[in-house]
Amino acid sequence: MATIFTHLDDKCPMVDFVNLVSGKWAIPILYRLIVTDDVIRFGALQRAIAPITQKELTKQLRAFETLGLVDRTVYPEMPPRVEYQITELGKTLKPTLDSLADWMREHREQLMQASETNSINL
Amino acid sequence: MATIFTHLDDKCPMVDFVNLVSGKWAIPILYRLIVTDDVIRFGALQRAIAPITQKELTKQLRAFETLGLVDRTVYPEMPPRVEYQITELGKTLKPTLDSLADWMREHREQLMQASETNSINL
DNA sequence: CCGTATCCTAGCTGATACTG
DNA sequence: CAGTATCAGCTAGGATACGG
Repeated sequence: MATIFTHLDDKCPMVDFVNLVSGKWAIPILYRLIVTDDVIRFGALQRAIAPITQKELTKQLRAFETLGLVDRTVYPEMPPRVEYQITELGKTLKPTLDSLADWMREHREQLMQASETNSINL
Repeated sequence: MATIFTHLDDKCPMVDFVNLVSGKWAIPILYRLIVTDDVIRFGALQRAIAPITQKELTKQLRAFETLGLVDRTVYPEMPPRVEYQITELGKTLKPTLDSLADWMREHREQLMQASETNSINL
């Protein structure tokens, strides 16, 4: 999960961000939990953020729980049920992530065309 | 640089985002170029986003150039000079990244305390 | 100064099996 | 169902050295 604290004392908030909220799937997971704005079960979350692996989703959710961004509730039933929910702290990211989602929706086509015509790797 | 197009046809804009704008240093680099709002040389950029490696910065800048987010100008001098600048398209990310930077500045202490008391890996 | 090449480590994925 | 565990393989990232 990285969360490396070396160089966390620098002046760039974005460097702090990528050190604390690290991982390829971090932003999609937080965004999905924020949009849901309610409890959501592990399986439903994984399907919503496909194609994330079970292992990776578990790891990220544990990290967010540690950071106080996500609540985790285990129901000792059979079969087990585990529900996740964004915390109040996590919800403070909503305007930012909404903005990012809007940007992506607006520029998705242009960006994809650019990367295809300039032929990046596939 | 990843830029994987598999599953780019799903409904989550954030999954699109992490597939197009991928890499640990992507956001810090774009933010720095946006804040600078002027040409900036490779070396100055690297120092501003420390501790990014030269290799990683080069790779990311090439990807952003391909996406049309960054302009690159080479001056065939000796020693060489290469200047980078955010494009108009790239500048459309400014409100979003400003918001993210503000969020990080506001919650940095709380997040770092949480990760220390709950003792994550180092 | 800027970029590339090399080698190495860390992170992510896929598949599968197994538990409470 | 929601994990944990394993093994394998791939990709991303870091450290270092070197060349134009």
